[in-house]
Amino acid sequence: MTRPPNVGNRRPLTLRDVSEASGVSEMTVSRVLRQRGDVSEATRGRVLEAARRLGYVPNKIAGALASSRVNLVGVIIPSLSNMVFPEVMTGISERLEDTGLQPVVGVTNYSPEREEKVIYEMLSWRPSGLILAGLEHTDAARAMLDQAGIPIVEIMDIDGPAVDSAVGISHRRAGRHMAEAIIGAGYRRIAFLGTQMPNDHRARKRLEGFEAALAQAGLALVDREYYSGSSALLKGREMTQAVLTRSPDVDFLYYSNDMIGAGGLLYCLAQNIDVPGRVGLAGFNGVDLLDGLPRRLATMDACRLEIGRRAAEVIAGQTPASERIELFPVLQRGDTIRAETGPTAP
Amino acid sequence: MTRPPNVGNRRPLTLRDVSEASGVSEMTVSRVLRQRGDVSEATRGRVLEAARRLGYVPNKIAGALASSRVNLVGVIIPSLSNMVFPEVMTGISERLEDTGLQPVVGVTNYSPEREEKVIYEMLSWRPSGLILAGLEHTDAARAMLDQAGIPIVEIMDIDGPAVDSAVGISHRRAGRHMAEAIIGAGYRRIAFLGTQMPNDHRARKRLEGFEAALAQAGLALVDREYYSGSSALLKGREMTQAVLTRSPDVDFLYYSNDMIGAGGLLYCLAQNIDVPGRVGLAGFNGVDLLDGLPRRLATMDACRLEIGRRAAEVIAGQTPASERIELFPVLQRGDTIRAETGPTAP
DNA sequence: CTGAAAGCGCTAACAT
DNA sequence: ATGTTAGCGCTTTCAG
Repeated sequence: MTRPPNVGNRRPLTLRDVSEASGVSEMTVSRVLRQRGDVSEATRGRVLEAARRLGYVPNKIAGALASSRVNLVGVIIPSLSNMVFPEVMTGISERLEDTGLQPVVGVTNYSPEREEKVIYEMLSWRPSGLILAGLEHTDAARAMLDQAGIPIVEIMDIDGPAVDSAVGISHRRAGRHMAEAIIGAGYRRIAFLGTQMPNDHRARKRLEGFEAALAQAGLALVDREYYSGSSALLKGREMTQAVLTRSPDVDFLYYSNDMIGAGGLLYCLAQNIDVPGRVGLAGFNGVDLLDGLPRRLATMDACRLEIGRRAAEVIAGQTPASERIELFPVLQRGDTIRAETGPTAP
Repeated sequence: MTRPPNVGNRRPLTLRDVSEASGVSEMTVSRVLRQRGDVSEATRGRVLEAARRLGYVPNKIAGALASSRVNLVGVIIPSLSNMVFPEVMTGISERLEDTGLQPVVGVTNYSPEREEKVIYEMLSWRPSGLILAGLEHTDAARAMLDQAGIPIVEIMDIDGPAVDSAVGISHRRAGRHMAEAIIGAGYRRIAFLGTQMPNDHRARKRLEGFEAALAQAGLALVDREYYSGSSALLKGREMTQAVLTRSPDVDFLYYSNDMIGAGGLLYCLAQNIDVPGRVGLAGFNGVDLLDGLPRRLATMDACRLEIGRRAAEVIAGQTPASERIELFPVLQRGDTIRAETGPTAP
């Protein structure tokens, strides 16, 4: 109802207030609070006591301006509701923990324009480094990154030129490997089910690699189904039903992510469809969720945790910058691809 | 390998650089860039051209210090890998979109000490407001919040005193309602399955409300099972198996969240256990995921999106501050609670 | 409509 | 071990 006592014209406390309350110069107070330089135990005690009693919280705005040092690392990702980026964040936070650096997240919703804006906003705070998902950016964004004068790490993907450093996997190769495993298991009539996201370049590259491998084996996708919107598990069910109805002869369903793949798996099990005999399934990401399913979906780990860690190490200077760091996802066959047949397919 | 051209001793551009490049005073450049005050079209054009050509990005550190205005809103939450907070974030971002305010996320991992630290860090950037999950904080944290002089909104929970504003639901009441529905449906031997998290106060309050309602009906929980760690879906399966094995006469499983509830549901279906006849199930949160399950788990929507929106509105000043805003979750019976029996139970 | 001066709260670099 | 001085890059305020 009425404004509480804490919101009003009470001036925020400054170093000067602590200085006066403790009878020590601002400079010494600053030293104590930053644990820099030598200060006698006596004064240190008086200063800390005064600061705590007053409830002083340093003003990092002023500190950053004076020292041209900002302990912030910008992290720009497409989405949080994705199950993949939270894990990347975990890796980043983990490695930044002891460096004094703090991650600050920005979300682009897979929009290049929005990404450009977020980059601009981030850079205007003069962070110590920037981590961003993907290699594709607007020209203006790339120009800003070039100018920034701080370490830039592009993560998740390494299929393409990087502005500075890159840490990720080759999604083209990931798609190719999955296709080879599928073909090797004897599947021939393969359908793709994925997101309708023109700006999800990683999913696009996986599909490109996948189709390239199919072509090499003289095959082509026999059907495709796209979705947009959320509730991926449900979409997975619906799409799977649609594909299996429309193309009853399909023998493999390749999903662009594990969530829709899990939905498809649940659908097949409910319909008593023989998996992996009658139809095989595979997703991508290696999410935790799959562990709880009645059967384990074939997938590939996207190395999310490791990507976050390595990116953070580059920013923290524990790893040389301006390198391309490639990680290699492991194919987990799960229970939804049947055993490898011999080199000669049926 | 070698440091790229962008990382080195190239001095970041300042207003002065733009001023010199455009032949206009710094002050006028500042006016143009902030779209404040009247500037002739001619000079405006020259300034913008110069700024763009140089690739100037304003320094918000300096701007914020000079104006004592920071367009940041701190958002402090326990976890991102939770499926609930990303949606709260969405609600916040959505409402902040047109206000010029930007959310900055901090994660506490359900640790009060970590929360205290994150609050301190956040406040040291002098944000325009703070949104934080829960009403429980350390004394030091509460003192800082009291002192901050900015709007504070505690979200998710309203069962307790707030520092300033609060937006959320009553978890006690949510637990009570679920218990009443379960008892009303004739279930009597009820078990609880939840997380081992002493600092998840919302889950605790739900259970308190739940048990209170049981007690009122002369009942008590017949079994409990706790887990910690991730992979909630798998844990849900395992815990459910454990409980049903240990207490074969249990007729209802109340889960502290939907993820483990979904795991339990999948387990029951796989075991051909009659749901909701032999055993009923219920979770909490109303997550999207449930839509894709073979059967709909009973749950309660936690109003996550709406909580985010309303909290943002308070910070943006579109809603009076220092109010307690209670939202009311809807009980969704799904397919895992059998139909209500009459007022007289069997 | 444009400019000059002062200073935001802190820290680097020197004193002492 | 402690204090002094001069900014950091911008915006506020006041003059033209």
